[in-house]
Amino acid sequence: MSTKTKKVTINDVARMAGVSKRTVSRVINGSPLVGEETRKRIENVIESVSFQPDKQARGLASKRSYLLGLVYDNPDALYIDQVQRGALSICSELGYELVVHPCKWHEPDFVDNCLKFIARSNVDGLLILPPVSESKLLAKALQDADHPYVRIASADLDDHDNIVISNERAAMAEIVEHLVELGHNNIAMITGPLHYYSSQERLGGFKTSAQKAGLTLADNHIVEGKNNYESGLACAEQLLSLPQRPSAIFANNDEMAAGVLRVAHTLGIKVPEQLSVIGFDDNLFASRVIPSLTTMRRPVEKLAMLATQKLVGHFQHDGISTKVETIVDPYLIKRESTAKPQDKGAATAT
Amino acid sequence: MSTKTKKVTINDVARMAGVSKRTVSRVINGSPLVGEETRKRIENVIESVSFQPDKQARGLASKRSYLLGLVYDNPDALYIDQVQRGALSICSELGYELVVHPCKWHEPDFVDNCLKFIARSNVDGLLILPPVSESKLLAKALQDADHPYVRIASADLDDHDNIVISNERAAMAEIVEHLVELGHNNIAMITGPLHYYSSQERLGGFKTSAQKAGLTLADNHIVEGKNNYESGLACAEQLLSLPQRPSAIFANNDEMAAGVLRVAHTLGIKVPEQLSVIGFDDNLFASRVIPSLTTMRRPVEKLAMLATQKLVGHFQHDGISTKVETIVDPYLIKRESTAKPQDKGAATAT
DNA sequence: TTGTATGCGTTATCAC
DNA sequence: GTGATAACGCATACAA
Repeated sequence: MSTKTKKVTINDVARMAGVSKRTVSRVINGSPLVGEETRKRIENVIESVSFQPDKQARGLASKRSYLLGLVYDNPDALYIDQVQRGALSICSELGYELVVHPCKWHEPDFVDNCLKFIARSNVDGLLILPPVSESKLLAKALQDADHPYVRIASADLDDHDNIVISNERAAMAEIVEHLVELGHNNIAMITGPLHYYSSQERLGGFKTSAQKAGLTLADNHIVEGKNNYESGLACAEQLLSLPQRPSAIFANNDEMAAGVLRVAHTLGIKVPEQLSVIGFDDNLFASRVIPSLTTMRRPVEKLAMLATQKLVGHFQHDGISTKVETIVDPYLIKRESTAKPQDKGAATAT
Repeated sequence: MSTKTKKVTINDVARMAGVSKRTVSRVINGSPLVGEETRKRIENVIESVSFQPDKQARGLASKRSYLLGLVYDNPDALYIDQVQRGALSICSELGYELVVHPCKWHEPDFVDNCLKFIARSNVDGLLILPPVSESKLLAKALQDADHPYVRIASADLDDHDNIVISNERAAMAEIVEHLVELGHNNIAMITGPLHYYSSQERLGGFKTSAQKAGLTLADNHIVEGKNNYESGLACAEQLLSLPQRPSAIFANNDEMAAGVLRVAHTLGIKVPEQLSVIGFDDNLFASRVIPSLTTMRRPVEKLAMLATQKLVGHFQHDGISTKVETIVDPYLIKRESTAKPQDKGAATAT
């Protein structure tokens, strides 16, 4: 049996409160031009019949949909849930909904695809996750079309109204510090693809921090990976077959760090006794592998919340704190894969 | 510089085609009551100005939002991306968008929370993922309110119009078969929480298949876990300290299987030589752990696609194939963690 | 401080 | 087959 009750509209509320719907509208939208007593009366009615203004109608009349779009393309998107929850915690507070748009940002019609998404969904603005957030083309297209957006990224590559940044240089400093504290002075790095700003940022941070710590970085201790498991394997093989084998390897993400663990296992190199490994992301499996992985975690949910606030601030100028943070720091999760370096002589039996 | 062009409306199209907007509307909605020639003309205009009917206006007039809601609560939601892509591949074909609603289905106001979500977002229907899909309360509430929904689940617990099922009994048969083929006859199982239908389904399937294969299942070889890593550890410790230690363990999900691997490692039990381990889900880390995990994978994307088709079929009776599959089979991914059982005597050195 | 009138872009009713 | 015209629920110039 259906208990669906006919929707109560602004007219009903107006009638019940004995005012015109214009006044009800004012109350809904928080206009100050309403008598205190009138407002109270109307608010009571709204409360008692649990009236909710219709998003469709509202949007049609005001040119706003109260929908936010989430653009992403991380295939191993473990984050996606955290992002969605973070964004929605702000959204629901402000009366917005989140419409998702997974995409393939390497395909030629990618920008067009996003533009079409905006056109057909009428989203008021876009939240853009890495790595898509690094796309200049998309940003440019959105600016040209005056479409509000905020990107979540690892480098400072936009006006601070349009971006929230994870400070990955600071992250690298923390990583180097951790390794140096443990006594490592022979550190290698598997970078991500260097056409990514995020990869450059981390490499830059790594170099700077290493230098500050008085470490010398051999050129062949820095190799470029592809941010996937397979390339982690390849790079690890390369690094671990070096005559002067590093005592610690930082991999640009956990996927590649898992590759390092695998190769070390195959070669009989013990982690962390003979080799320390650090990843980045704190993926689901980081705490599950053996040994569990020391890694950097970004405050993903917070990033999403900040980005959402910032985005809504673009087109709604009430109830929103004007200034929201732009830069947040990742933090190190210390686990089993890092330790003091030991003599890396013959691999001793189990 | 903004290149935002004024939106072209149905009126523009009507004017350009020299007809009334009612006729254009007919064409848009595929009404048969339009002259062949008129239709062609209108379609051409629509094409040439790339007109897209406005969702808001459409919704306001027709009581439909062209939005679908996605309700889920999987904290380790690796699936969520696959689900969203699967659902959207159908959605975009049909002109729908996907609005996400992560929730906490164990909180008391959960059902109410979902109902409110529907009310404020105006979604036309709900896609419900496991484990939320097992909630009787939600299903009942939706039926009572006449809200279309489709759940994705592991057991046949609803009218086939409202559900898409992953056949997990068949999955268990495949698992048992695999182990038997390898020569195991001493198999243990770590179930999920037995108040889940999915857990019961798998346990039932396991027992049935084992019996068919002529295996005897010791009572103490079946322990109930909580589907998380920690309980995987606990259950594994219990099973592996048994005098008659099993030669193979099936864990209800990969998280718990990872726990088994960890305990085996700690106890010096070699996997797969002395112990075979099978998980369920093919989580991101299943292929990354050492040894990589043999596990069952559900065709998640396909499930999502079927569910979406089914859902849209509830309120749109054209352009949709009426009958879509209801049951799909998971399949076994064989990796390193399963092998022939060997003598489990003294642990031999590496 | 409050109300009137009009419009947003579609669908739906009914007449032609 | 086709076309005026009235909803749909809300916001907003403009009045009062």
